Amino acid sequence: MSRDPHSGLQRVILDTARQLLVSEGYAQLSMRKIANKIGYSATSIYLHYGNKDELVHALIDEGVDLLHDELHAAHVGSEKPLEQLHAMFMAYIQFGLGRREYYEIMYVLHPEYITRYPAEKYRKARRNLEMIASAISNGVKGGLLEPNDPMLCANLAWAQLHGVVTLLSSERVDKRIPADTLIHASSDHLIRSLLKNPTLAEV
Amino acid sequence: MSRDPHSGLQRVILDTARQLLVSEGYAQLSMRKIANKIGYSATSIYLHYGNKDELVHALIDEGVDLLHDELHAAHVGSEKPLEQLHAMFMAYIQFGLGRREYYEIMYVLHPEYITRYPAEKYRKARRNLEMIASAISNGVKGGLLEPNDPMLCANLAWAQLHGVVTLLSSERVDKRIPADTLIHASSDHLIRSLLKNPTLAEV
DNA sequence: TCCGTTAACTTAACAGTGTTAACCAGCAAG
DNA sequence: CTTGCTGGTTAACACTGTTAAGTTAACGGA
Repeated sequence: MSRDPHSGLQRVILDTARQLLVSEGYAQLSMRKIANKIGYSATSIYLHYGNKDELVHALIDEGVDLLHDELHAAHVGSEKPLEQLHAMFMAYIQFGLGRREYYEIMYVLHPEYITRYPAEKYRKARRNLEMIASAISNGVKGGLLEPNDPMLCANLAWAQLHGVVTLLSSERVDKRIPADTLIHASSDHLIRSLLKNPTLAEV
Repeated sequence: MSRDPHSGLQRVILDTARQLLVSEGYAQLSMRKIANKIGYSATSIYLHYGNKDELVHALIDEGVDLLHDELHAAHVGSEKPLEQLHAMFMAYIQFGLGRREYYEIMYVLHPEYITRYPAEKYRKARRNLEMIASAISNGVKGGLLEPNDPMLCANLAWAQLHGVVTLLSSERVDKRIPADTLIHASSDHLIRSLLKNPTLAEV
């Protein structure tokens, strides 16, 4: 029942769970399948994780770290605030579409299907938003942007990015609109809406 | 197996299914529960709906119509393009947050959990986007807006609205940001980004 | 009137699911 | 030597969607 997967089975369970999650998706992720794959009985998983949700939470931890790394790389990859923002937006969408299964358990799955992700861990997830907010603040200091509330803007941007990711990922967008078009348009549109004077768009 | 629920059980099944969907959510919607509630055996539902997905698709039909009505009301509620857009954005978000269960099966549920919504029915759902696109076109003709591709912009707006709805609905937004603030900011931000000259914001 | 067909519905069952209770082997400590 | 803990097991419960087979009643034609 301990949280960090250090010893023996705990690691093996988590690894095969992730493997199954990536290869077959969350809908196919079952305790018995994990157990079969590692040659144990299903119930022995409960000796290491209280229930399925706890296991999935551990996978969410991994996903949050992964996304954080990508965003951080994009953040430090450029000094210019606008490029920084663009890089981070792209990193987010790329993560959302590239690691769909992670993204699903992190941000799509209804709280009804899965126990609330523990509140204290949200701080880690919130760091990602704070990185975006700080990039916006940088732009404001540099005189390029002018939003009064960077954190609110970061949440707005998040909503836009999340919408793009989920609609594309679930193939609900009309095929006549290419994914790339929508993605780049949303990034441009986000940055333009933050700009002080939208006419000198030098993205 | 006929599509339109006209006679007898078909109507009753659909009605109690909707009732259960609204009162307990999709996760709790099961064939046996529906059957129990109407005093039939679970298998008799299969005489009227091929499987659970077909039943849910019928519920989606209702949801699409409902949303369409709301959007249409907002569309004809005002002549001024900007007010029109604002009203439609608000109507969408209000629907998404007010009729959560409908919204979930319509736009959130992963295609992995539910069979693809029949392609021919998508046209109906697409009309909603076309209404937004037409409102944008109206604004362009009126000289207020200047997007080159209204349909792309409509999809961008959709993504933003969808993001706001799903993040708020799943309670993933930091409580320190009030829902209303985020909602109004996203509508404003959407409209501003479409404006020809963002300084004369007369929303 | 009797036979055959069909429609509407049922029960039993299958193959899954998460989860719990009870049990059992091995091993270290008192 | 016994006690108790660790790590695992099997059996079972209460669910899920779905299918196969069986029942019952009504109706049409000879």
